Amino acid sequence: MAAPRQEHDVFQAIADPTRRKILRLLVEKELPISEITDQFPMSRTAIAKHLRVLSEAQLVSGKKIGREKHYRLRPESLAELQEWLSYFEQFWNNKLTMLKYRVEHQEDKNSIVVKPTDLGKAKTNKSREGSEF
Amino acid sequence: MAAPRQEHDVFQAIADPTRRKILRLLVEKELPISEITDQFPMSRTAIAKHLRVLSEAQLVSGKKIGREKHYRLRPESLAELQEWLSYFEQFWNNKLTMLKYRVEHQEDKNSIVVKPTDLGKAKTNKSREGSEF
DNA sequence: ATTAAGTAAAACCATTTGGTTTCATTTAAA
DNA sequence: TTTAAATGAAACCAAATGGTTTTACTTAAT
Repeated sequence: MAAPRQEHDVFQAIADPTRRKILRLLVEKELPISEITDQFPMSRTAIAKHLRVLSEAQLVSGKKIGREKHYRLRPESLAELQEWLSYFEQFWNNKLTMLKYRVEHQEDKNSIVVKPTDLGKAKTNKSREGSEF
Repeated sequence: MAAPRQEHDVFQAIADPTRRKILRLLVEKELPISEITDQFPMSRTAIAKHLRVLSEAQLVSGKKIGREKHYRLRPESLAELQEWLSYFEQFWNNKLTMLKYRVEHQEDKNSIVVKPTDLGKAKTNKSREGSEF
């Protein structure tokens, strides 16, 4: 890994399977490095470096809590990926197909039921509230 | 680059900016290696290797036409990426926010206007026609 | 006040990656 | 039928990547 001297982008950051798994772990809750390390067959130092790459890509952020450093998921940066992908969807499936996919997969707890009225509202609401999209 | 002996996944394939640009080029139309190379400041051989990586990730396919080899975009493999991303969206923006984003960005020629009726239909239609999602 | 836990940082290493140059092969064109 | 265009493939190279071990620094706990 060494010192990632140049700025890491999101694409680079998610290219590594270990880092993707780390992101998955952090979805659940904040975790200190040691606990993250427990989930992998490599050294704590290696994980720390992966966390650094993720951090530089703004996919996670860490704060010190006592003598531990807790890392937290920062999924907002995935917007870049989403945006990149959406470009290809234009020429691939049409948006409606994507919408269908989304809606069909809304069986999880955090999902929101999308009603026609909501969509209509969204369609005219140009302001994207919240950070960056 | 060397010989990519182990199977390349999509995440790896799109990690490189040159490869992402190649994909963008191929959105427009099929292109022979030489024409692709014209768009970059590197050798034809380098581009050929990038195409090999993309090919192994099933993001492009090539067919010989005369003495040229034409490459074509295979966006279906991006589904894997989309699926991975959608997992995080559950905990990030809710689906509605994503829908809003989509709909707000439908000012291109190929887009489909999503009407509330369409969404309603999609929501109950479980069959995902066409290749793979 | 010591000791142990948790991390940070540096030095090191093998493999992969992204590029090059060179040479061979296939196919279109003069 | 030569010749030139387009590609394929191999050998090579520097830098990046993913890992390790070692040493040092903070902070909690005894």
